[in-house]
Amino acid sequence: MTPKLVDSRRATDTETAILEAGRDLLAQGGINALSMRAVGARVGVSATAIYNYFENKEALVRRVVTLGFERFDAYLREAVVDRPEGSAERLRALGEAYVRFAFENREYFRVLFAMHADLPREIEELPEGSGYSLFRQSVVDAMEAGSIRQADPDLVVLYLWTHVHGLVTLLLSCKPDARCGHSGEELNAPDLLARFSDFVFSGLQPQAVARAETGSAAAS
Amino acid sequence: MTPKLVDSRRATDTETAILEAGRDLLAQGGINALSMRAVGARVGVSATAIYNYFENKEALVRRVVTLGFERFDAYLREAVVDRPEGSAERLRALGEAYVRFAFENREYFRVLFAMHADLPREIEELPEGSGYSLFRQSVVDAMEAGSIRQADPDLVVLYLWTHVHGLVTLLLSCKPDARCGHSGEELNAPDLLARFSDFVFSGLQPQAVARAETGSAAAS
DNA sequence: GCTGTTACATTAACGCTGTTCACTTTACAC
DNA sequence: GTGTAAAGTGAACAGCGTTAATGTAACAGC
Repeated sequence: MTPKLVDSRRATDTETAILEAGRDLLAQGGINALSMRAVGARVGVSATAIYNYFENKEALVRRVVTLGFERFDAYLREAVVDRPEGSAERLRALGEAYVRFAFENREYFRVLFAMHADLPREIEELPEGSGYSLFRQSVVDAMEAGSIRQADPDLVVLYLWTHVHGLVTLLLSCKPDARCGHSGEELNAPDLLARFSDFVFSGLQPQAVARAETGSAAAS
Repeated sequence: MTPKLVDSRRATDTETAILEAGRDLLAQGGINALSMRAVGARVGVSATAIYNYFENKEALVRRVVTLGFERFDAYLREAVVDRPEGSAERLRALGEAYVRFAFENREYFRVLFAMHADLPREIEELPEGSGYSLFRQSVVDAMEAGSIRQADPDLVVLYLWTHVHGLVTLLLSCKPDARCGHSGEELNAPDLLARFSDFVFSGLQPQAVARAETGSAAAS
């Protein structure tokens, strides 16, 4: 009755083992460490056996990356649990979670958001899963609550995403320890993100600050 | 008298040819297209001969990347020629030049600012050459001219850099044609950069806009 | 002129990579 | 039992970065 189940079960197990081996190799040694032979060796199978489950290395990596995005989403979800809905704090927490994921899963992150050089095309679109939608909903809530100004939500999401993504990629390509020399002092990613928050929410316009502090606005 | 000159001249020429071949291969096919054998074939020399000039592939790529940053600097320098010193417009033009360089030299850019996966460490620090200093000076000028608010210049440079870098890397990893689906319409990098400029300079704070428009500031 | 040294190049080879091919083994259905 | 399909194997190919051994030419010093 279940022999076919057993069979496919066994195959599924092998596939799962391949994915897990791929994930681990990727996480610890980057894309070059994930070789078909290395994956096969971990699973206890020949490299060619992998081709029974994945068309090629690219397809395998694509699947592994999908798993990575799920882990990424978990970071984002966890970030908002204690932050009030509609608050700018919640947006900040999402940014911090993004940074934390990137630096706690460095090699993984490199591949997830790698410029597509060695990666398939599909997965590099903005992840449409719960991570992105959570981000988007937080922006919509913040607008409704008046925490941030009214604008096209998608545009703002992309704006914030761009910002934190740029910080992370810049720092990751900067130094392995994620620090950047900055006028004598060393700044790490969370510090920088916090400092940038002021710019992000208040902007660079001189009047904005002057008005906020002195109230000397010229009503036009 | 000059035989040694001729000799070293010949060597220099070979080295130059290697660098140019590396640059071209990198520009058109990315890091994987730049193989020692391919470079050697282009130069008309065996792959191993390259090792007389460069310690290994990494060293070669590092030198090629240095050339790339010079090209990059040229983009930035050209961007400011017509823009008045101290203007926010100048900062915007630098951002646009950054984006233009990235998309006109796509593969090159990928490697220049690649997350260091396959790259040597040194070169990935923020480029200290004329490009960065030009950027920094433009920020300082803009502060003195009152175009943007007063703050730590290095922090603002990094902030702006982060922003435009994030946009480019996100879009480059998004789709090969640098477009991103966005609530129905398709946006390209220059468009997005222009739209984000408002956020960058005015911020997301609702009061900033409200005050600027209504002048209903509460002096505290 | 001869010798030693150095720079520059070569070919062969090693171990690694992704992938294909031909083949075997296993498990199931009829 | 036979047939079929899935699952796994090892050999092999072409490419990769790199090393080793070797050859060649041009120079310096005696």
